[in-house]
Amino acid sequence: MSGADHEKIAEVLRDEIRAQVWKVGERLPSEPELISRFGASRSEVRQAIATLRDSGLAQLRHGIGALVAPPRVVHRLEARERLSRDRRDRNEAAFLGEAVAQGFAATSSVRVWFEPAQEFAGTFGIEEIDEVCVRDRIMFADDHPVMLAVSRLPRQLTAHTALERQDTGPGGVHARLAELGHPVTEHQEVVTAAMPEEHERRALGLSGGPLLLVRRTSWSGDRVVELNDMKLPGHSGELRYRWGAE
Amino acid sequence: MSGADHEKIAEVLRDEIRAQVWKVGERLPSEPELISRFGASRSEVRQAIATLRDSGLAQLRHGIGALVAPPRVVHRLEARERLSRDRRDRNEAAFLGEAVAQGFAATSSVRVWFEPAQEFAGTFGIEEIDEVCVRDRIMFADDHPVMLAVSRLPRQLTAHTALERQDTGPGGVHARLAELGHPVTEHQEVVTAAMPEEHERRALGLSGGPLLLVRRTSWSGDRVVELNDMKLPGHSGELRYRWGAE
DNA sequence: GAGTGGTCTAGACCACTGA
DNA sequence: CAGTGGTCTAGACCACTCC
Repeated sequence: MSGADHEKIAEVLRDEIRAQVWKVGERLPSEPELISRFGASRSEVRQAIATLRDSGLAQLRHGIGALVAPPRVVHRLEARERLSRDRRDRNEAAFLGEAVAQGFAATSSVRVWFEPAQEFAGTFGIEEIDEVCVRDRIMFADDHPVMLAVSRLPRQLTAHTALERQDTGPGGVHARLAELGHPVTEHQEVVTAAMPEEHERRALGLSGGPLLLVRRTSWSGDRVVELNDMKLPGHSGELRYRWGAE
Repeated sequence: MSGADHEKIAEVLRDEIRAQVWKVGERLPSEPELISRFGASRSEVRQAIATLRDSGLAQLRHGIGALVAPPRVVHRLEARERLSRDRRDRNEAAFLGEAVAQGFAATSSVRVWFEPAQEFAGTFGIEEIDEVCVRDRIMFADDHPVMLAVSRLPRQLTAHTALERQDTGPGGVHARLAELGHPVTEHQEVVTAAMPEEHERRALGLSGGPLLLVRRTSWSGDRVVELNDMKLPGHSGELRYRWGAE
């Protein structure tokens, strides 16, 4: 069987949060309060709260308390929408348009560097020592980091172009690729989930819970022109794919 | 800052697992051994191991030990592939074909029941008290449970048809729907990640780590004919979507 | 400073596994 | 049975936040 005490405590608190005993953003009872209420030890109470945190119901703030987490603010990413030429032309790259459409103030910060292709060489059909252009981005919605994205392109394509600048200009990476004669013709996204590592937790300001990992491969004809590894919080992120039945 | 002791311990062990100090399936050192090796308390050692478990590197077996987890056995689910008419006709429903294609012995068990539509009424365009047919499935690959799927269809469509039997026959649910004059014309999948609840952990034989949650909505014309909620382990499952750029 | 959560320790007892 | 992990307790000290 299972049914440890900390799970029962978590269950009670979960029900109370759902019943709105405390409003969003309000503090749950402190650890000492919960200890005396449930007659449990501190570790049990803490584990119960950790469960709530991992399931996205609570946020922990050191020195303040455990707060009722806001409901899933969904940073939807709709596959076709977010990459359509249409949106791209009139607006912005990938994610940003989606966030803006939902009323967030979307910003991003970018670091760009170059490194040997190494394990990505095969994918791009280049040598391991050939360089790739790495674009490491953090996306913010209303100042909250909501996505990490590391994009790699073969430097053969990017050398001396806007693709190696921080700001790739209107329409982003894909618009520039198209201008350079490498329009993206096909995308694939592979989605998995994982627990964040320490640096990811920090970068995304997560207190707990899983990550959604997306690896997008973009082809121009037979050639892979971009590999984009995206990470977003499983609790607030949502990926949406739509297609016609064949 | 962060950098708690248990994280350093986890890091060391993670590196050693990756360096194959122990082979897949072998036991990590026991808790007492790790305690003396790292000079840490039991809780620190246990938390380090829990981290490894959550990141999919170790499996815990009560009374036995912590085993090095097998590498990601990917139960790929390719969106278009797995729902194409082609595969459906010559073979099997959804997931099964995919598992078989990878050399797993795929089986599934099904429970079927009926209940008021309730919160699903709006989606199906029926009344809350109208019944839906619920098909609750567990998919196995080589006897390991790898996916939970709860599918709902308005009973108006399923009454007195094979859709209410455990075995819906060749081609599965979608083939029957097509025969009944409701061919699925469009799919949407919404993907999120979450930590498993107790019953999900048990049903999937998980010791830890996140879940991938997929809600698939299938339309026949303007009408939603099926809602399918799927849950699969984030460590072994992988969703794959591919589409042409527009 | 008082109150909060974050980390850590030492020790207890229970439940499961395998010889 | 001995050895393993699972749960729980009581208490310590630290780090952060707010007044």
